[in-house]
This record gives sequence, structure tokens and C-alpha cells, in this order.
Amino acid sequence: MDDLNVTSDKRTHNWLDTLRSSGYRLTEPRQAVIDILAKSQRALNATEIFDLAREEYPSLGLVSVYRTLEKLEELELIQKVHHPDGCQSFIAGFTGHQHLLICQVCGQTEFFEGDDLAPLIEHVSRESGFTIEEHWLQFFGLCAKCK
Amino acid sequence: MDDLNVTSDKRTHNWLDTLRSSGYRLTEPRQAVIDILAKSQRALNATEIFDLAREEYPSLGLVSVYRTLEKLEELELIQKVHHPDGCQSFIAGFTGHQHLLICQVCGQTEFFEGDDLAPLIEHVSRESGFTIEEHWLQFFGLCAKCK
DNA sequence: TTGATAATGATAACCGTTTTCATTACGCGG
DNA sequence: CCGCGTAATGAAAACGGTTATCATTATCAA
Repeated sequence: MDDLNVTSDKRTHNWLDTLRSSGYRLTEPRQAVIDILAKSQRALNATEIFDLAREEYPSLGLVSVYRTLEKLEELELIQKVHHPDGCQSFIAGFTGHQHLLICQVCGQTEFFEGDDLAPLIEHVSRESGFTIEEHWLQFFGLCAKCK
Repeated sequence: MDDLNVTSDKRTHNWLDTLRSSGYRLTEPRQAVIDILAKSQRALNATEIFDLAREEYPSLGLVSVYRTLEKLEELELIQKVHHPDGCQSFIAGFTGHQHLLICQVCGQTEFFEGDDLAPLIEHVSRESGFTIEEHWLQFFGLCAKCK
């Protein structure tokens, strides 16, 4: 638990730095949103972030959540998570786009490498005549705790 | 072009049969929506289907488009397509869930097999402790015509 | 052909997101 | 450390896509 907190504190710090060096101000509403996202193990939508962040910073407005999400996504600090029940949730990304493994019960999300995809991409590309430039890969299942 | 039409006519016929045998009535609004989807090579959203179908069947209501999409999806005749710019488009599926290859310029969509995924799933599963039950895979790129 | 009822289209309601705008507070320059 | 320009904020209203309501229509089994 301590490890997680250290990690999320570091992440919060890095995000604030990135915001500053991109010319954005460090405001309390932004920090409130960032605190929540930096330590979440699952994807959250605007309303969920709003509710959680308000516990610490009650004057937060929902609009600021939307605006902060916009900027964090633009800076590639978070990424949108597509899910059968909606596609408006966000999760912290370590290094830009990554592949996700999502627990269908608790929502806990992990990242994984998908290098093994190269041959498949090669094969599909040759077969279809397409030039493949991007790919999305997500796995859904049950995490160790939920099964 | 003739081949495409024959195929889409067959598909239309199959869909209408499936609707009937599931206890749904065969109505003109439904046929109008199905005609459009059965022959489209790219994913369409409700408004696009509405506009296209109205060219042939002008009294069609938008609500019927939504209701028909609901039923076709439930019967697994169409599937939702997730895209960076929205996740409310649908395309005809051949056999339930399949992997998609989408042209970023014209939207033309093809299906491909992803059997090569098995080893990756196995590996991620062992590493993470998850039981993996479902996966999503999509490729984006440029089709032969658009590149 | 008839009748029960599934399905329709028009309208209004709904809800998540965006826009507007007067007010606040961040952070640079002095 | 203070004051000022302006980015950022929160409240409220607007917006747009989807869903619910309801009187009317049309499908299809008997």
C-alpha cells in the first residue's frame, strides 16, 4: 500500500510538472482531479472523478473535471478506456498508448506488452492491402481477487 | 458490384428470417434500416442510417432506427464499432464478434482472424493472474484505395 | 377478413457534455 | 512580498444525441 502511494505521489508530481512546463497553471481543482486519477487502479469517468475529488475538495465544479481531463489527455498522461458499457472513462497511462487488461467485476486494470502482435499485423497487412498504422488491443476477464 | 449486391441481398434475407424466427414482425421501417446496413462496407451511426434509409423510405422515424439497431445487436447480426471519434456506429458482422481493420480515411472495414493471439493471451494470463475471457482487437490504417 | 397487439412516428423528457460569463486566484514582474 | 494581467474557475444555461411516452397504424395468426 505504501508502495502504491509513493508511486502515485510521484506520478502526481510528474503530472503537475508536465502541466507547468506546458504553460498551464497549477490550480487546486486540477490537483484534486489529478490526485484521484493518479492513484486509481481502474478507469473513472467524469462523474466518478467529480464525486471522489469532492470528498477532498468540495468546491470543485464538474466542468473543471471535464476541462482537466481534456488537458491530461492532450498531454497523453491519461488515456480513454473503451468498454462494452461506455467509452468515457480514463485511466493513467505510463507511456502513452498501452494495451489494457480489465477485470469485468471490479474494473481493476493492468497494462501489458503486445509485441507478439507484429507477425499478425504483418500477415493481415499483406492479405488486405492495408497499411496498418495503429492498433487497439484489450483483454477482459477476472482478476486474481475476483475469480 | 453484382457480387456485392447478391451478397447483401442474401444477408438482408437472412436477417429478416432471423427476426421472424425470433418473434419479431417484418415491417417496412425495419427493412429500410436493414437494407442500408446489409450493404454498407463501413460502420454507420443512427443518424447516417436514418438519412440513407429515408432516401428509399421517407416516412421512416429516427426512433425506429434506434429500436431496430437494438434488436439487430441483440441478435448479433450487427456489432458496435469503437473508433477514436465515437463508439456509436454499427457494422454487419458475419459471425458474431470479429476483429476489424478500419481505413482511417474512407472508413471501409474488413474482418480478419486473430488466432495468432492465443499465445499472447496465454502469456498475459500467466503473468497477471487474470482469467482472460474476452478480447478486443482492432487495426487502423489506410486501405488499398486510400493510400 | 378480423382482431389482438407489436411496432410506429411525433413529441417531450432525459442526461451527459459544452458553452457562456462574471468572478476568482495563479504566478510573473517589480 | 505585493499587485496586476489573465488563465482558470463554478454556476447556470444551452446543446445534442438517446430514450420514454402515447395515440395511431399495420402485421400476421386464427
